[in-house]
Amino acid sequence: MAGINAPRVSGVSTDQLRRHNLSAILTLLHHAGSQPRSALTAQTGLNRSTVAALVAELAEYGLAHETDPDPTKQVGRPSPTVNADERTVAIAINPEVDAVTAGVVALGGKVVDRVRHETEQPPSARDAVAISADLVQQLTAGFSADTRVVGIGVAVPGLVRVDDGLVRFAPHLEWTDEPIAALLSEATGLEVAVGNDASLGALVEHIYGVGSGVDDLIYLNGGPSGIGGGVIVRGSLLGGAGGYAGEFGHTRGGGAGDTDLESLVRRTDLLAAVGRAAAAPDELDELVLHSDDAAVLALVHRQLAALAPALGDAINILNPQLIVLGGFLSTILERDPAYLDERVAAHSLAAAYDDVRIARAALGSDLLLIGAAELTFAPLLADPAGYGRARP
Amino acid sequence: MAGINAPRVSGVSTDQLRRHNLSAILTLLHHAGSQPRSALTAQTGLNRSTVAALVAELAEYGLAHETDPDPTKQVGRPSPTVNADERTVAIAINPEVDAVTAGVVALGGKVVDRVRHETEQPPSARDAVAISADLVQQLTAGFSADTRVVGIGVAVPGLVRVDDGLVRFAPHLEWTDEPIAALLSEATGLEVAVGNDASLGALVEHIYGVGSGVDDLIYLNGGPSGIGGGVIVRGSLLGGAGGYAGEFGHTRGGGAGDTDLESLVRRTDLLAAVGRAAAAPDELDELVLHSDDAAVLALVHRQLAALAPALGDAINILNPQLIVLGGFLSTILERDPAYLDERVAAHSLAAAYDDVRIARAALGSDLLLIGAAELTFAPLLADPAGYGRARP
DNA sequence: CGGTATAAGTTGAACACAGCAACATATAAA
DNA sequence: TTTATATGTTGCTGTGTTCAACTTATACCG
Repeated sequence: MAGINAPRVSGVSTDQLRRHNLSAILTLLHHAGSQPRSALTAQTGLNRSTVAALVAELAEYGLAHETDPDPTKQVGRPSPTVNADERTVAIAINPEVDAVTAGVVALGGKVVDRVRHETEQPPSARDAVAISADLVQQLTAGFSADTRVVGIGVAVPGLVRVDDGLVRFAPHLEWTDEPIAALLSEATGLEVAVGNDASLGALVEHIYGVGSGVDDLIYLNGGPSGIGGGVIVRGSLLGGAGGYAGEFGHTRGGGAGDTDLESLVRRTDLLAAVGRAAAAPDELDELVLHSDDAAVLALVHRQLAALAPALGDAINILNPQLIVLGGFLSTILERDPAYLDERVAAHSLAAAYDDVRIARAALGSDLLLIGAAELTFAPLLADPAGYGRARP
Repeated sequence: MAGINAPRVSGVSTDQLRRHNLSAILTLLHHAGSQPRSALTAQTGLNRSTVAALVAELAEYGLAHETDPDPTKQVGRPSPTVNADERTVAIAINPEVDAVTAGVVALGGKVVDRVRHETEQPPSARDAVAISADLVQQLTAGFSADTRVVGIGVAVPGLVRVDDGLVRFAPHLEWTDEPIAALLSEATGLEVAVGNDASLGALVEHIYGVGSGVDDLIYLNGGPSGIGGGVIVRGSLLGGAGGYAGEFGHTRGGGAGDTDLESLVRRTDLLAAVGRAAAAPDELDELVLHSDDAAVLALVHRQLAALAPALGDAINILNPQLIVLGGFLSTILERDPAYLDERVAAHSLAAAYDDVRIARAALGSDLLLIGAAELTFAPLLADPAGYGRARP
């Protein structure tokens, strides 16, 4: 029943049309990568001459540039390759319990630099802002004069009011109602956008990962501090009224009573089962996948059994095409995919279950930086001309 | 995080622009009703002259017409009232366990006629199609020559694959994989679109009911045959991969084990508590709301307690602005709203809970006919010129 | 090696649509 | 009756896309 809408009240005039088309092209370059101009023509359905003009305008704004055609074995005149201009960058920041990570992400989605500042204990909001401002200094110090910084994007493990970048509640950082966007913006003088880490993960898996081309998906990430999630609906991130949507970790898991999912399915339990106090994500993955210990497998099954009803409910409500599991959830999935499938099937309607595939997340450690950057690129992608004209 | 999108691949040219604006105006007329042309100008943000031209074009297609200005106490030249043309109609059909209802819904959303054909037992798909075709005959027989029938919309209590109008599973009608759209289209020669009844209810409550103006909401309806639901995201109906989204009745309720919501919260139990075998919706409402029986209140509380965790999970996942309860769910809500509120608060994250309001459904028996019609009007609203030029 | 087919770039004219400004008109208020 | 106000009406302007004709660069084939 897609496409049945409420009043789209807004009228559209010719300049918005141009804006839309510029946006379509730049978004294509940013998300689908460099490609021949003819490919842009094909994908947008626009006329050759129109696309040429649009690309020229983007080039004028310093957002795109053309390079020599890729050697191809095709007949016909070669089409120049169009690239997103990597001199336009976003700064991405990800505060976590044990460190603050920052990076530089170029238009096109490539992480070109990253720094990590480890902390003894979870940083307070004030500390995180100070550390971040410092990292931003470090990262921007080496920029050449023609680098354009669009802004700062922050991925926070907690509930974020997206409108104004207020962190409502981040349990593991012990933050409550911290106006991160305002503080960081004041400290750096840059535009700051803040989002939930798992929601941004969902977005990035949709754009660049296993969810590429899939318009309805659910993403669940299992991290050291719990389970977060995000939902992609009709190709864009589901925010909800305040931007808090996707909190699967706090829905009920498949245990007795009302216990929430993230207290039934925990990374620490998995670590304990393989006899470790701590481990890097890849390390844990390795340990669990190659363990012959029956106790480990039993735990994996208990965790999958707790996860399945939550996924079943989500499938019945959202009817997604794909469920992406990241972090240690990806590990337990990989350990016994059939088991999870079977359990999920038992907890969901056949028609909806038939549509869905459950897959491991494809992207690794750069995921959150790219996601945070995406937050900052969003307004640029929506209106390239506005940015182009503002800062020449 | 709304507005962060995947590639919008499509380019837009001037004719699509015209289409969009025609669509915006007609949708406004259909959903917000007759209004002065100046109001259309204000709402669309378009120029006076543009709106005049657009309305003239719609009038040419026989989709809108202008009437004398409403007497108003305002200074300035009065603006003519613009109306959706009621000679453009959709046929709406709703097969249920005990009857097949059909109606005529005019552009503008008014139900202008309805017929009900009662059945001894739940109609088979074949019977339902035959009955429907017959009702369509009856309804269209009296049409004047200038009435234009856009098509037939069917609201089915079951899982519907929206693309091709296949009913995957309708337990109470005992239908499995019935190609309703194809059958009915063949029998009547009209375009047929099929949707899930509760999803269409959600849509209609969003457009015309308590959800008017609210872009993120959840609708749950309690009927004799179970609990159905629908989700509105960013102002349009959430379909999901196959169009099955919104099956809240089959998520887990707040009981022991994995019992689903609709087997914990049942209309029959409520009927039994008030000592009745059957009752019309309004009658049951009356009986429950005015009962002093402690057993009735206790049952209402048990049902609300089972409903609350399901709503809490939905709130955490979807972060809606509004939850609309219809049917007997509306009754038990009304009996003790504070009780439900408190229970839901306990089962959802504070930040998300703060955004949400729980309300009774506003629309009555015409809801499903209007919803089914909406399904059929959708393509017309999306491209008025296409219809206008096709059938002059 | 030259000719042909093919696909895409380039250019200038045509076309469609929304905006704009000036003027006309219908109402309320003074 | 006059004035202020809001809106309709009309013809013109500007902008963006398309179209058609022409040009160019590549592969393929004899």
